[in-house]
Amino acid sequence: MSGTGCRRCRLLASNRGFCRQLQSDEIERLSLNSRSTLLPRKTSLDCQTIAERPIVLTIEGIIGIQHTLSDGRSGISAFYTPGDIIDLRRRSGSVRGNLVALTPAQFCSFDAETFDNVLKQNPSAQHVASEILREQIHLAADHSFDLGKKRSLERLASFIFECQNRQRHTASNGSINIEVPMRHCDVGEYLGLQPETVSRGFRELARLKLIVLPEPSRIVVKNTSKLRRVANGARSDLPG
Amino acid sequence: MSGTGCRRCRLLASNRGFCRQLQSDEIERLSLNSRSTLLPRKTSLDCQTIAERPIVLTIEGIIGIQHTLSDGRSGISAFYTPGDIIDLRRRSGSVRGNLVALTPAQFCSFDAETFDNVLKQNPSAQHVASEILREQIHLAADHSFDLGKKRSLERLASFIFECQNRQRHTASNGSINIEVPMRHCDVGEYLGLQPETVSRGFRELARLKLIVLPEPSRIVVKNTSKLRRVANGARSDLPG
DNA sequence: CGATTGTTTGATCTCTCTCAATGGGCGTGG
DNA sequence: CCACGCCCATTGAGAGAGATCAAACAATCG
Repeated sequence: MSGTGCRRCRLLASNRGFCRQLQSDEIERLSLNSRSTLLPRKTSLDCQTIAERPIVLTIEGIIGIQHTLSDGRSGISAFYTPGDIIDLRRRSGSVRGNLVALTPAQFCSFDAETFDNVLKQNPSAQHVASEILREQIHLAADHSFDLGKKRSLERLASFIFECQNRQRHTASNGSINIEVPMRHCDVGEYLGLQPETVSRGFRELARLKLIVLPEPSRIVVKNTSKLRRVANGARSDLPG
Repeated sequence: MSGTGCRRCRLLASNRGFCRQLQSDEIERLSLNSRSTLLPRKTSLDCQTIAERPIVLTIEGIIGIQHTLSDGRSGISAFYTPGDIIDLRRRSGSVRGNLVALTPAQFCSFDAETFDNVLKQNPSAQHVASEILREQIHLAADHSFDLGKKRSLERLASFIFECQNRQRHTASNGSINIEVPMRHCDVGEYLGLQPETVSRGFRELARLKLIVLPEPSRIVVKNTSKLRRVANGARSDLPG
């Protein structure tokens, strides 16, 4: 389940994002105190790892932050895609919420000191890290608004666009293929909906001919502008 | 409405947070390209300012990010207290959401380049800024969970604790005085509730003897542990 | 191939929204 | 100073969106 270092991250270095900014000696330094972990789906990262190495770099798969109430209700407040940095350090008190793999996920975890030292000496890495974390703030703000003021159909439409923005997706003759990287029940936890409502919502969007659902984990967007109008609060029963 | 520089920030420098990390020459550099603005309640920051100086440092008052749907529904996805840094730069596309003063608010705004340059040369300022922005991510995650899975009473209880954590508050003989820095209608927009529901909820918490409401903008917490249990999802009608 | 987990559909319930109306606080202007 | 208007808080009654409950079915996995 855990490797000895961060060699794997070099895979990512050739792709995009944070690791690309690192010099080989910096990767070496990070590797010394890092750990590469493969987390099976539905398992969460243990507290000890979080305490010792609170900086997580997603390599593969989807990782979510799951919160739980005392009566068992649980929700996913955010999710992370490959290349994302998750900084679990928290000023006051401990982190509320667990890191959970929504799909089988691979990631590197770093201790805060080593990570900060590397950033301090590598401005471009610092810049990319700041950019990634800043983007998370804006995504979280959008998501909070979605949860606060949108109806189920609107939330689902927004979620489809969020998946589009955050993932690889393919387009062909007017249709856009979007990979939904998690189960419907996880979508529900993320959108503050029950899985039944997620199912009914997607089906309703399909009935309106805005999307097609070849399988639960894939969505083909047939009418982007109309779907966007739904996401932005237009009544779907009105023309346009 | 707008001053010529950021001299006012020196007030803050004597207090806490980001400005305290700055050398006087850095303050000078920032001042040259910054602007101090006093925003009356319910007014929002114009797009031009956001485009030119997307980094905002709250000095006084409460600032919120307000989003609006095409049918007029609006919500506040986050709010900021004095000392907070708001970084409105966004990787893809423009910022969704407006900066709105929830109380009369004073702040400084900086252009991105100057701000980044100062941070690049001042690691401790960089560190404080990162810490502030990181905290925003966690606050946003907590808030998303609140909106997604909590009932109105639970949201209000959580909100009271959020106000407690983010503000000055006074305690006396077992009671905690908490200043609610915004109107009930703003609380509603922030919590995804209607103002009527906010009113009913606070009143219900008062009926349960968890809080006392001397006036709309002040809450006295009488039973912290029980209120915390409500915030964490315990049924308020059960004993304990 | 059995067991567990996830998806779907239908029926009912409930919490919150919506609508409507009243009263209070505050600033404005006479 | 008071009158007026505006915004906000509050209360009540009703409606509706989504939760909940239940059951069948599909998918995944050991």
